[in-house]
Order: sequence, then C-alpha cells, then structure tokens
Amino acid sequence: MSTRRIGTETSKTRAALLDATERILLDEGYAAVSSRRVATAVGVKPPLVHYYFPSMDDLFVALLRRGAEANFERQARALESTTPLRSLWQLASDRMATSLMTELMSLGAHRPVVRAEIASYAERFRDAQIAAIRTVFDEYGIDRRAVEPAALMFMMTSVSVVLELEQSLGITRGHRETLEFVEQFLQRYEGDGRASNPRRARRARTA
Amino acid sequence: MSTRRIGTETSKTRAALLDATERILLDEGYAAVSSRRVATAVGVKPPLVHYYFPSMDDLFVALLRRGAEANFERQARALESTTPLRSLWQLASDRMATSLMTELMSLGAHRPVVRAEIASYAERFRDAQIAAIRTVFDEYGIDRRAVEPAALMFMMTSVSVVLELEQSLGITRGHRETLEFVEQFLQRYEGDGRASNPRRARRARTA
DNA sequence: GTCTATACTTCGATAGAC
DNA sequence: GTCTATCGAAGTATAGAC
Repeated sequence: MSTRRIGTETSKTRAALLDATERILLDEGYAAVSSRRVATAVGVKPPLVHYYFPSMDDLFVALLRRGAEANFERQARALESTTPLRSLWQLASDRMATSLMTELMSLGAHRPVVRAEIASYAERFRDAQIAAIRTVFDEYGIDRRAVEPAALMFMMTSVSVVLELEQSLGITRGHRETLEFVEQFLQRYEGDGRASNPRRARRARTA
Repeated sequence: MSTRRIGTETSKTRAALLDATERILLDEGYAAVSSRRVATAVGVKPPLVHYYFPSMDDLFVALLRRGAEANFERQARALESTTPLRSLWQLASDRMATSLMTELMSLGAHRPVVRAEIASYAERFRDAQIAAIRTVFDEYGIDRRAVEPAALMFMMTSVSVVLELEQSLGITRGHRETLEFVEQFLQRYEGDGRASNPRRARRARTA
C-alpha cells in the first residue's frame, strides 16, 4: 500500500483533465486515452494525471460520474416536458452523448470497475424513465397489456442509439423507414412537437 | 514505397493469427489486440504478424471479411427457414457474434479503413434481410403502411443487439418486458417456434 | 515462402524534489 | 499543487537472414 496524495475534486486542473479525456475519447476512442496524451492536451506533465487519478480506471470513472450527473438532469427535464416521449427520443438521439456512452461501454466491457459504474447509472436512468412513462401511459390511454412502459422505453432508446451509432459509421439502410415509423408513433400521441400536446396539457391543467 | 512481401492467404499460420485476434478481441477488447499479443498467442514472433498483415488495419479488415462471409451464410439460411422472423431474431441474439461486431464497430469508429469495410458489409446484410422480409410481409398479410419491412428489420435487430450488449454489462432493467413483447409479436405471426409455421408452410406448398 | 533481430516510440506508474 | 527523473513493459513496423 502507498500513502500517495490525491488532488482535490474542485481543482481546475482536474476539470481540464476530464475535459481533455472526453475530447480524446470522442475523437480517437478509448484506446487513445493515455496519461501522457491527456497531460499534453491540457499542457501539464504526465505524472500530474496520476496525482488526480491514481489509476486510469479512476480517470474513466470520474468522467462517467460527471457525465451521468449532467445527463440525469437533462433526462429529468425531458420527462417533465409536455411531450415526454418526443423529448426522450430527442435526448437519446444526441450524437455526442451517444458516442461518449458507446465509448465508455466498450471500455467497460473489459474493465470491471468501469462496467460496475456504468451498470449502476444505467439502471438508475431507466428506473426514472419507466416511472415517468408509466404516468404518461395512463394519460395517453395506452393499454399496458399491448406493451409495457418498460418495453416501450427500452425499444425506443435502443433504436435511437443504434440509429446514431450506424449513422456515425456511414450505415444508413432502413434508417429513413424507421424514422418515419417512429415519427408516426410520436405524432399519434404527442402531435407534431411544435404545438403543445393536448393530452398532457389537459392533465397538467386538471392536476 | 516498399517492396515487402506478404504471406499467402491459404497459410495455416495466417488463419491461426486471425483466430487469435478474434479471441483477444472478444476476451479483452480491441485495445488489447497488438502484434505482440497476437503473435504470442499463436507462438510466433511479433514481426511475423506484419508479414501476413502489413498493418494492423489489414489484420482487422481480414478478420472482418472472414467473419462477414460466415455470417452471410448463416443469415441466408435463417431467411429461408419457415419462421424467418424468429430465425433472424435468434441470429441477432447470438452473444458472441454481437460482441465481435460491437468490438469491430468501436474500432471502426476511429479507423477509416475498418469503418468503410463495416459499412459495406452492413448494407449488404441489410439489403438481403429487407428483400427476404418483403416477401414474408405479403405472406403474413402485414400492412406496409403500418410498418415498412425495412423499419421492422431495423428495429428488431437494434433491440436484439442492445439487449445482448447490456446484458453483457450487467444491465437488465426492462429486458424481461421487452422480451415478452417481442415473443408476443413473433408468436402472433409465426407461432411458438416449435411447430412449423402454417402461414409460410402454406405458401411453400403452393409455390 | 517463412521467420528473426532490432530500431524507435509510447505506455502506466512511482519516488521524491520544488 | 506541480514537476523531474526514471523503471519496466509493451506498442508498430522495417530490414534482412534462413
């Protein structure tokens, strides 16, 4: 065991290191993230990275926590909107967030520490989603025997994520038809997304 | 430019190198695939890897081609079965194939040569799927205005892939409900998968 | 046609000075 | 809070021997 010191969580350098890590992760993938690479991007010496993040796992976990915190806020706002299904769909269609999550998942597949962290956040996210959508189902009069709220949420986010992922790789076959189908579904329950949603607005008024 | 020689495609060593690459890719991720690592696994010296595959890109592309060839066969058989939707669902639910594809996609996200190869194969796969499923739609009497064959295929494979990916990470929320929904759908059109499918069997007889 | 020796670069991590 | 110095291991790739 060692008695090495660790930098404070409020350090500006620490935040810059996390920013740089995120950028490299997005631009070149997790394999390109190294203490040397991150240090150079920020303009500090490599050992300083290990001062704030003793191991590379610590660096990735810290990045994941910061991102999850921010995303949790965004999702909460989306779920409160008058068109929650559409808002969630748009949220899941965010290219940058999806890429980042994909990279972290690839990384987590072979780093137990990162994997545990991802799993924990993913479950927490989905719980919030499902709870909110359960209410929406009642408002929209969707029959749960036809499709469970949890199933709808899972399928919507899966489809959205894969659309983004494939598009970033230059794969587009079937995308147009899928987008049309989803749009048809969203329109049926929440209108075109420009005007406020009558179903939910109504409930909001009476609530 | 160099005049370096390249090993033959029929070499046994070459095949062993590809096998080792695949195993490392699955076990430890693309970042763990290095010429040294692959060479050690096969019991040869690192530079031999570069004799067969001048660059690491060449190694990955060769692996992708070999796998795609094998998978194309599997898909063709699945599409010919009496329960094509169920067969495709099972094919897309193959854990190992999904993991391998996921790793190669992560890799391709930052390696243009690999990305181009993946995109080309993905489009080819999906074209075959869509063409086959178009016929199935007519047989099953599914209204194309409700959902396009291409959209159904895309959503089915997306959901299946994400289910596998998440499960491998230890995320399970919403999986049960989603599986139930899909099973309900498959059962509606193709029965329980044990008996032969009456709809398709009928057509096969009259065709 | 097959493999080895070797050059050069970059990696994660630590001890300890400033 | 930051940096110098440094270790041992691992990375890609080339030239050339067998």
